[in-house]
Amino acid sequence: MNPDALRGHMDALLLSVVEHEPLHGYAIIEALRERSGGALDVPTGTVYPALRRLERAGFLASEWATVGGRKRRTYRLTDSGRAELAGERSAWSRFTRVIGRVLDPQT
Amino acid sequence: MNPDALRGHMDALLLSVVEHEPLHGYAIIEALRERSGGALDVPTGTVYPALRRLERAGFLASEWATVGGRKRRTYRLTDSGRAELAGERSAWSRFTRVIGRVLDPQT
DNA sequence: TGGCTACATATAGAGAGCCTACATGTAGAC
DNA sequence: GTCTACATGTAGGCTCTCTATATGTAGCCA
Repeated sequence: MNPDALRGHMDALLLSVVEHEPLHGYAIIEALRERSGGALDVPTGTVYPALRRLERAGFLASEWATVGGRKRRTYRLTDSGRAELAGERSAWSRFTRVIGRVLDPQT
Repeated sequence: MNPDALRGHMDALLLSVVEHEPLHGYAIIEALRERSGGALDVPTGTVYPALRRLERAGFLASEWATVGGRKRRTYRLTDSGRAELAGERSAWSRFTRVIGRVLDPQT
C-alpha cells in the first residue's frame, strides 16, 4: 500500500477502529491489520502522533491504564469524534465516487 | 474535496485523462472538472509540476503547439505510461476495497 | 544468567506532494 | 482601455506519513 495514498484517510481509519470499543495504540495497529486482511500495516511512528493529533482536535479522549505490568494509553471516541467519523465516511464515499468516475468513465 | 485525499492519486487522474487523446495542461484541468461533475478543481500549481514530473518519469511525452496565437504544451501517454495507468487502476481498486472494509466492516 | 520475542509508547528528522500566491503573456469582447 | 478567458510556469509553505531510534516490561527458553 503506497503510503501517500493513505494521506487524508488515516483519521477516518483510526476513528473507525475505536468506534465500538476503546483501544490503545498497539491494539489499534493490530485491529487495522486484521480488518484490512493484512493489507494495512501502519507503523508506530504514524499511529502514535496521529492519535495525539486527533485527541488535540477533540475527536478522541485517552486514559492511562496498567495491564499486566504494562502501561497503555487507551483512546475512546468522543461525541465530536463520532460526528467527525460520520463526516469522514460520507467524504470517503464522495471521494471514491468522484475518482472512480474519472478513472473509469462510462462515457 | 480535501486536498490531502488526492495525495498519491493525482498521477492516476492525470494519466487517465490523456489516455485516449493528447491534451494540454489547461484542457486537462477542464477535463478533470468535467469528468468529475465539477467536484475536482485542481489548481495550476498542482497540475503543471505534476505533468512535468510524469514526463520526467517517462509516463508522458510533450510537444509544443501554437493554436490561435497561444502556446500549448500537449501531453500524450507513452507506452510506459499506459502500463503505469493500468497499475494505478488496479492499485486504486485494491485501495478502495481495503479502506472500505476498515471503514464499514460487515462484521 | 543472558538473550530473544511480544507488548507498548514516544520523538526527531526526512521526504514528498499538493497548495497558495505570484509572474507572465495572448486574444477577444465590450 | 479594461476585463475575462486562455495558457504556462515557479517559489515557498504546509502537513502528513515514514524511517530510525530510544525506552521499558513480561515471559519464554537454553
